[in-house]
This record gives sequence, C-alpha cells and structure tokens, in this order.
Amino acid sequence: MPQPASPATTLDLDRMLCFAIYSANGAFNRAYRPLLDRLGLTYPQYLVLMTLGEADGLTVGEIGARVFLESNTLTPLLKRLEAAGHLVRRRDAADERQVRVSLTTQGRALLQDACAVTQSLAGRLSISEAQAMALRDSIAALRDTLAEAGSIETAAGDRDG
Amino acid sequence: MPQPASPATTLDLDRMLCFAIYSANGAFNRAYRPLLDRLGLTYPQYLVLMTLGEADGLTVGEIGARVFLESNTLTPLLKRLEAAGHLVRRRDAADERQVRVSLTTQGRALLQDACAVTQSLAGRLSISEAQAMALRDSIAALRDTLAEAGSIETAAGDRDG
DNA sequence: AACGATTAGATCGTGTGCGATTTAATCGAT
DNA sequence: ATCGATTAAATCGCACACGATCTAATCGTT
Repeated sequence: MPQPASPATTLDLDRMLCFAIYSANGAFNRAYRPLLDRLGLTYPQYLVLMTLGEADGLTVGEIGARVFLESNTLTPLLKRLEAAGHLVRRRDAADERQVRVSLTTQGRALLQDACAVTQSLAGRLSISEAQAMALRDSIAALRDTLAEAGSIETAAGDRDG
Repeated sequence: MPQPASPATTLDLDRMLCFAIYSANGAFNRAYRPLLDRLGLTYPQYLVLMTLGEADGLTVGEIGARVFLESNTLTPLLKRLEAAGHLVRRRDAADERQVRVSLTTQGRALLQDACAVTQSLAGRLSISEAQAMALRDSIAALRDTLAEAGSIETAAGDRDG
C-alpha cells in the first residue's frame, strides 16, 4: 500500500482510496479469471453479455453508456464475441450509422453458465448483504462524482483552449 | 449498470459490487489521466514512483508485493521509467537474480510534482475524511478476502491436477 | 437538391495486466 | 564440488482501455 513519504493528511486519502479501488479491481479480476477462463470469457466480455441479457438489441453506444466504455474498446471486444458465435452485429436499417448487437441462442446459454459459475464467488466475500449494498452504493456515488468532475475538467479545458 | 435478467438476489450483489469497483476504477483513471498526462506518467507508473518514494531501492518483487503486480507487468513499466530518466535499475551485487530500483533526483522531483498535481483531485470527491477512510478500509478488506479466496482456489486446483 | 456540421463506429498506437514460458542465479542435499 | 530444485526477472502472446483520427451516414440550413 504505497503512500507518499510525508505524513498522512487529508490529501493522501484520495490517493489511498484510489489505490484501494485499483487493487480491489485487480483482486476481483484475478478471482473471476479462472472461473470465466473455462468459458472462454474475459470479465469485460461477461459484463457485455450481462448487459445484453438485460436488454438485447442495444447499439454499441448504448452498451458503452451502461459499462462506461467507448467504441474503441467495444468494437474489437464485440467482434471477438461475434467470432465466437455468442452474438450478432447488424447495421440498423433505419440509421445505418448504428450497429445493433443481439445475443445468439448460444450466447444466451453461455450467459446462464457464466452467472451460475460466478455465483460461487459470492459466498467467499464474507460480508453481509446490507454491507455489500452500502459499499456498492458508496462506490457508485464516488464514481459518479468523479465522472462529473471529469466533465467539468474537460469543459474548463475547452474554454482555456 | 448491468445485472442479470433474473430478479435481484444476494447472488447478484457480488456482481454489482464487482461492477461498481470496475467502473469506479475506470472513473479514477479517467480523472487522473489528464493530470498525469502533463507529466508524461500513467497511473501505474505514478503508483510505482510513490512506492519508491516511500522506500527506495526496492527489488522488482518488493515493488510488486506493494502494488499487487508481477514482473511481467513491472519490467516493461520500469524500463519506460528508466528510459525517461526517472529511476535506475541495478542488479543486486549480493544476489544477481534481483534487480534493485532507485529513484533518480529527476524522478524524485517528478514525484513531488505529481503529488502536488493530483492533490487537486482530493477536493472534488465531496466525501468526508471519515467516510473516505471507512470506504478505503472496507474496500481493502474486500480485496484481501478475494486475494485469500484466490489462493485457496489455486491450492485446491493444485491438489486436483 | 446540396453542402457543412454532427453523430456512430471503426481504426491505430501506446500502455497496462496476466498466464505461460524462458533464462540466469542461488540453494540444498549428497 | 556437483547437480537438481527453487527463485527472480525477463519475455511472449493476447485482451483490454483510451486518446486521436478516420469514414460513413444523417441532419440542418439554405
């Protein structure tokens, strides 16, 4: 747990919070990986399949809005999932700029498998449901604050030139 | 915020917690990036510099233990920082397997700049110091639980095959 | 109808992350 | 002293993640 050489102050907290999230994200990835590996999926791929399981036929942009990614990341990822037969990408007839993504039967079956497999992780977290919900909400609030701050930063930068 | 098609249960919580952390990590990265970009640093590079600022002359493995990364990720990252003149890598005379990493004067100065620059982020989190500490500790505990579960998984796998 | 502006995806280059393997140095038992 | 086992980094291949740029389709104004 790195921290600057100077004694801990309020200023260190965002850094330590950022590091906690950074390292917890890595830990989650390492925990999920062996489970998803058997299904030939990565965590972001699993995330996209879950998103489509919730609402099929989304455009690339709509998927991106839900998982906080853009086409530069999603396009290759979706192509891999399409090549594996888990989904289909189709240009929207009404607006040919958009690409609509739909799960195949195979993809839907895989998603069920993935949900079942990753459930085995839930029991190991050793925190209560209430704690988990509170933690999830705190982290989501932090994320949204950061996203908003980022937009402000961008807007300020645009004004500066 | 993706979630499976089935109604929310306890089983969904780890997934939503994982997604919260995944997306908050992305948000932190996006918030830090423009600040660190001016200094020519990435967030993991900044983490490594901070680690060395706290304890200089660490081996690659010791750095890895602190930031939860291994040589396959650290070696290229350290080479970039060395090429930029921020640190020096030297084989340990007593044990030539190990590589000791030390900040240069330039690297130490850059770290100070980076700390100063990223402080500007602290004010935008809009959570109290107590909340930030509690959140950090909860997330770190979750990370450590996951890391432990991963070790168990590995040990079980080793026994099986 | 035509043309500049906007929008949605795709593409490219760089930098992580990590599983698997390789190389080199050290350790340990004989 | 030597040889097999262990250890520390390095290397390789693949998959994100993102800034910047490109292409193609749509929209808005004339």
